[in-house]
Amino acid sequence: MAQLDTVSRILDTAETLFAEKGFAETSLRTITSKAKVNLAAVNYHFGSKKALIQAVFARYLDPFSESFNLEMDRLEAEYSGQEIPLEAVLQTLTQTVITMPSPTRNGLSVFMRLLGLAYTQAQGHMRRYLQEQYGTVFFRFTTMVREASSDLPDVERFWRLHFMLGSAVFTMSSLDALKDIAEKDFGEQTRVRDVVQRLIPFVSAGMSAPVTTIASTANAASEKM
Amino acid sequence: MAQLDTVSRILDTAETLFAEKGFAETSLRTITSKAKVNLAAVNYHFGSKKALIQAVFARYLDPFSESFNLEMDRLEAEYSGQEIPLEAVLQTLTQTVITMPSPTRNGLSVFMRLLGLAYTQAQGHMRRYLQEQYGTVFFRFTTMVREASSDLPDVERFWRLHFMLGSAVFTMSSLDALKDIAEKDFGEQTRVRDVVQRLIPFVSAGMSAPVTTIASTANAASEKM
DNA sequence: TTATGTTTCAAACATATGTTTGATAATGAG
DNA sequence: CTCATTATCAAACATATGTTTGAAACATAA
Repeated sequence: MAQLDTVSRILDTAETLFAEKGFAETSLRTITSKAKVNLAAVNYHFGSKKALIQAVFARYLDPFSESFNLEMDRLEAEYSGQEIPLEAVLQTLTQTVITMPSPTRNGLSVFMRLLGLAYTQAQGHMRRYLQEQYGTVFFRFTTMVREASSDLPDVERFWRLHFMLGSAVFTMSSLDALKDIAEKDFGEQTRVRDVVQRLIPFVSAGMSAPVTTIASTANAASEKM
Repeated sequence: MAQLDTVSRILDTAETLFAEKGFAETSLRTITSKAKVNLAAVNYHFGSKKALIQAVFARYLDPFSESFNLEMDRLEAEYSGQEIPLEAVLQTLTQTVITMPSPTRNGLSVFMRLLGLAYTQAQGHMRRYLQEQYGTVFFRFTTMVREASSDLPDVERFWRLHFMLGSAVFTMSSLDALKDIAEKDFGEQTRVRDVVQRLIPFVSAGMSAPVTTIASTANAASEKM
């Protein structure tokens, strides 16, 4: 089936190139020539470049969010009613990430970098797309985090959740570069799962750090913000 | 002096637009029309678009790295020879960030977002530029962090340093959006310094989290990485 | 004032981009 | 086989981009 072949060749190459250079910096001509398909193929099969970008994400995120929902079901069933510890919530997330059979030919790290790009480089349409498509899964996750850290003030948890997110997204989005450095400096190969396993204690400790009240100083008019 | 006026009008608008849309997505025509200068002005005063991007960073980072170096001198003098606690190192960094008189008309958060973009969206030239120009300051900082956490295995500290970096860069790069959400949800205004003060306990706790040894499982050939 | 160097400006240039087109080839059901 | 649908292809299209140009305006010092 030449049609499916073309479609997934485009998806694979686009994924790699987007991750390497970013969305705007990757042209359809680069994608199609590397994928050895005709230039018009992208518009024929996907409609537009924007749609191609979304398709690249959907191919990964659709099965992921399904798996993640199932895993969360399992977790809630396991703790039926009792409070779920934060570490368990995080482990569930990362286990889902790690054990998910990658629908792409490229590895997890390529996709992680893509996710990072989507979050920072997100022009309006991507952010909206991710929100609309996968907002409910994300909401369910944050709800679990809230219940797993009910002692934390809401504002504090809000910010710490994003600190946590930042550690993950940032690290993962530079993962290939960091793995190279780590291997050169410490002579040991690092796998995605290793990094993730290092990440969990870090963010767990961060989430349960003592809350220091913010001094509501009134003399803060000096800089614009 | 019409010349300086043109130059800094370009820098100001470029900074804002880059932060909003990214580098590739912001055209010279958009910049020059918003800044009410002629299109050719950018190439006349800066030479090229790349050079403009670097100038935007230099205007902020040059005074910053100078201040930061001074503050590190001060810190080392204060603890003359004794081990400097990690929190003190971090406080020094954040104090420098916060108290620095902003050379730009735009606030700190705009620049933070820029930094985040530079790190993730970095095409080769930016990464190289930042490394060459400010690599030594960064190295001095990481050295201080190492000495302030000498009990940590090198590999572990390497990754945790990037987790830390990630929290900061990621949060700061989305700061404006996050502040809006926080204000809507919790009805309290947040300043950059508040976020930073919340960040420090988080990353400090993360850095001194217990080290769990990574199980060197050999059956990890299932996914490509 | 005159002459020199600097800055601004509108226009053109060269190129790269996403998209569309119409023809040609491949495919598959009746 | 036949024919209608689907997929591929080279070429063209329309537009947006960074950069260059040469003339005009401006400033400054002799």
